[in-house]
Amino acid sequence: MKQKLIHLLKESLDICFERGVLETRDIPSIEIEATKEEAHGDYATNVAMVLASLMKMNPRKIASLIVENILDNDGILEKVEIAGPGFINFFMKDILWVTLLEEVNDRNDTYGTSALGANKRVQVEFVSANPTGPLHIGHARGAVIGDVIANILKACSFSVSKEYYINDAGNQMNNLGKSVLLRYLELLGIHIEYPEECYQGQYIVDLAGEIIEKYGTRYKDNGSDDNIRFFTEYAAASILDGIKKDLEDFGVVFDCFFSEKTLYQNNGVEKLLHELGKKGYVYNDGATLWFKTTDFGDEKDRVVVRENGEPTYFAADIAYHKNKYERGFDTVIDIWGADHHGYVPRMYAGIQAIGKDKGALQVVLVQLVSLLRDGKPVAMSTRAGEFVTLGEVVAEVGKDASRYNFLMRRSHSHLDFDLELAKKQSNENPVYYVQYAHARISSILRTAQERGYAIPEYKDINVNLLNLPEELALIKTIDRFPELVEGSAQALEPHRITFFCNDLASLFHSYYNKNRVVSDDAELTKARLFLVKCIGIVLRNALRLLGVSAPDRM
RNA sequence: GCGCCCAUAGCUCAGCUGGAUAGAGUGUCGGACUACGAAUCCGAAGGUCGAAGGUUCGAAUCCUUCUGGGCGCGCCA
Repeated sequence: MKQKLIHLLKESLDICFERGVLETRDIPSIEIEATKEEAHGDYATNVAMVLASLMKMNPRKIASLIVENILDNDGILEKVEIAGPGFINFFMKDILWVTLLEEVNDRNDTYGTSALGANKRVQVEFVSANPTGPLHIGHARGAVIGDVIANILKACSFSVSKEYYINDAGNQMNNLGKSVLLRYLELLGIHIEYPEECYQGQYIVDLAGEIIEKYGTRYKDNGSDDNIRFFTEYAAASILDGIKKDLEDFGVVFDCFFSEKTLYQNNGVEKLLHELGKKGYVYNDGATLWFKTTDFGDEKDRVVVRENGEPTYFAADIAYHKNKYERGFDTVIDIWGADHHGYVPRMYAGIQAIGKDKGALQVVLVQLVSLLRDGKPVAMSTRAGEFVTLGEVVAEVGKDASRYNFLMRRSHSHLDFDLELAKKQSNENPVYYVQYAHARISSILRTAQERGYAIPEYKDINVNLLNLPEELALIKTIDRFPELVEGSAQALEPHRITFFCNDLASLFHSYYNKNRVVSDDAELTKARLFLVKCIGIVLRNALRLLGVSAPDRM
């Protein structure tokens, strides 16, 4: 619809230039937007005002010149008005909107998808928590946002891979192994001091118990490095399995789990340091190797090799990103907790140093979550190992409600997650509002069939019967959906889909309460059934993007 | 001290990359089920968009300063 208007507008501008009534050759990028107010028509453009400042002419004068030269050969316009300081308002013929439903129905599950991404290869990396303990509520938000961003990009024809980076190298892994070993010895009745810096959670004790069950007491007398390595590997593998399971129950499935260890095994870090050296981006200070991230706008340089000769996490992370690009991704999207925001400039420095454009990396920062129960904060301490895990939240609240709750805010605004509120199956919980709309539509279609109506196709209906203002409002909202998905993909903002779901559900509920779909008037019933069916399609497609189910009954 | 994020109705938040008279939900008050699902709907009330300047035809949106809150500022990850 919008494209048709842009075409008309361009034609008119061309004619104006040719006739010499407008002088400027620099045609500003034509922007047409859907209006908020009905009185302003369906679409409006500001080109006249933009041209006015360029050419120093009266904007309303320009607007009228443009309007005079519009050639509406297909007759899609009801009327065109000039309003306010120089807006051109377009009123489309109502019937045009209704005919758009044919496409919705035909495309069904694929309505809302587009070719925007042109199969460009994108990787979305998210969660990436250390396998040193179960995921908690803080990870959950990043998990859903990453998952839904991936869904949205896929819908826009990006070729998307979802990846989890396993930080399984470094001393926190040693610490994990040591923790489990100590608990193991403790369970075997050996008196030990359990240090503060070891992992405190009950899950460490459980793991130790598991090892006793499977392997008995054979590690009792030997505190060698090999021993610790065994405990580390056992614990990490087991914890990672738990993480995968919790994510799966949450509806989050990854295409790839990438191990930091393999970077070292394949000399990725070494090669990277060599490359940085060759390009002159590093310098020595004693045994320490510094990377000149300030060359790329960072506030200070960063260490990549420690005094003890070991590379830093940052060095590995650059090597990891280099590896991503070597695997052929055009764009890499990292989803991080907002507490890592200070890390952003140095990561951009990293990818630029390996020759990538800044645009090849996009970092989405997700603000932290406060967990509440009945409005009161739930005490959590990672250090003491006391926290509500993702698995517990999903078990208590359910997948759909918890996902939806995480998607109701812009990712960079704080989020309160109230367990009791999220659990409530009432109007206080927006997820059910939307799902109820879908269930209600299914119910209407069932009722219609019981009364002998077939589910109509576009050819079965008289489009002129869908002429109520609320019907047109519904249809216009449905029509907006594909652009909404595209905008959401470009801005990496999944919450827009959530708000759309609420809007559409609201329009539908209102329509339903005011008007009867299934009646004795066969023609009218068919037309309305068709509309309702289309609403169902769009709700379903939108919810699918969010990874939330669209139930036929509740 | 420096950097990033946030500040919009009593509360929780949107505001589509600068558009016209700033919108939802929730809460409060008042209404709607003998018809397709009341987990729904309709109506009322509710605002100096944190403050002050600036940019322009036009600012909640962009720039500067200030106030208040969150998070960072490791040779941790």
